[in-house]
Amino acid sequence: MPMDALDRTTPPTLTGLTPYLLSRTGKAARGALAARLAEQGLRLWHMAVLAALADFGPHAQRELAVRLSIDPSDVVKVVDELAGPGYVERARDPGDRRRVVVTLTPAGRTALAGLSDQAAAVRDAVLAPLDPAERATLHALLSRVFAGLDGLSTP
Amino acid sequence: MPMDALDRTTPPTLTGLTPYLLSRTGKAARGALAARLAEQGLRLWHMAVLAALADFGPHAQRELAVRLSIDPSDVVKVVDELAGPGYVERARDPGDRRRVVVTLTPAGRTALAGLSDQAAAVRDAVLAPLDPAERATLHALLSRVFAGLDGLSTP
DNA sequence: ACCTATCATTGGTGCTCACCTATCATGCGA
DNA sequence: TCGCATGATAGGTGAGCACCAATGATAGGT
Repeated sequence: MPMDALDRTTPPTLTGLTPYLLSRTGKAARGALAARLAEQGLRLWHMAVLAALADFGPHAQRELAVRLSIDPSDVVKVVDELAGPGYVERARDPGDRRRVVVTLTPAGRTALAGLSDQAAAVRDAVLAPLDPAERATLHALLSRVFAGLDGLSTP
Repeated sequence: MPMDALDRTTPPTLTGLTPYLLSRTGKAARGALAARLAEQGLRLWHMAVLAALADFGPHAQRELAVRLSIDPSDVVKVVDELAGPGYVERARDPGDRRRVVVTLTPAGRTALAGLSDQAAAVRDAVLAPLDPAERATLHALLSRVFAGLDGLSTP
């Protein structure tokens, strides 16, 4: 019975590259979070829409599309799925009847709180090797990197 | 002519979550790197295989599969595409003729160096907001997070 | 010598994403 | 009032990815 102890070490040439580490840790974080949301029948975009509504109030669907950099036709589908469980409500804008204004319901707000808890749990799992101060440092650095992402190919 | 100045601010509820930042920055880094590699007809797995061969010497294809956590059948395809331009060579293992040993060629080593340069350029672009000391800190923190990723769902 | 496990290989499948087009209703300026 | 732009919606497409099944060759134990 050969113990099959093959070397699983990741090549240092890769781990020495910050983009590689970002990619891998990002993928792990995304996957873990998506798995949790999937348990409640939701995906990442659903959480993003709920968060946008919670933070900035009601949006026309086009506004959601712009804010989240998502295709307008995909906003329709996401809002459809959020309206199903009653997390959001659609209403025609009386001032411009082409627009559909999406509003967060109390149930939606509760759901978002639950999702945030899930995200916190994922954070604790992924950042387990770091102490609180280090986690704060990492978050601050990532925030600045994230803020600079806009002007990557479009300066 | 309406200036169409819609709010593009990302919801703070999201940016306050480290997993979200990790996911976004990771995706950006991955995308930028993939775009560069694509210019040379390669994808991320090609670079990973070249790096594994450079760091640990010749591998049987099964060893590559285990090390990189990739399906054996996908290793075949990646090695096919690397053998095309002559970046790697295949040879039957004389000691076990089922095995195919993959070896890095000088051309492959040169190619890997070029890819590493591309990765460095991506790093500089993505981490532009950070000074050298901060980049080092980020890299060190990510390294530790990455090292802890194995035991996420399998403790 | 036989039976089973391992390895490489081929070919295919399902999923998720991001994106694109066409259609219809509405608003607004010429 | 006509013509064009905008918003929402329905539906489709293609790339990338991870994964799976079947096949043929070879090893190795009993």
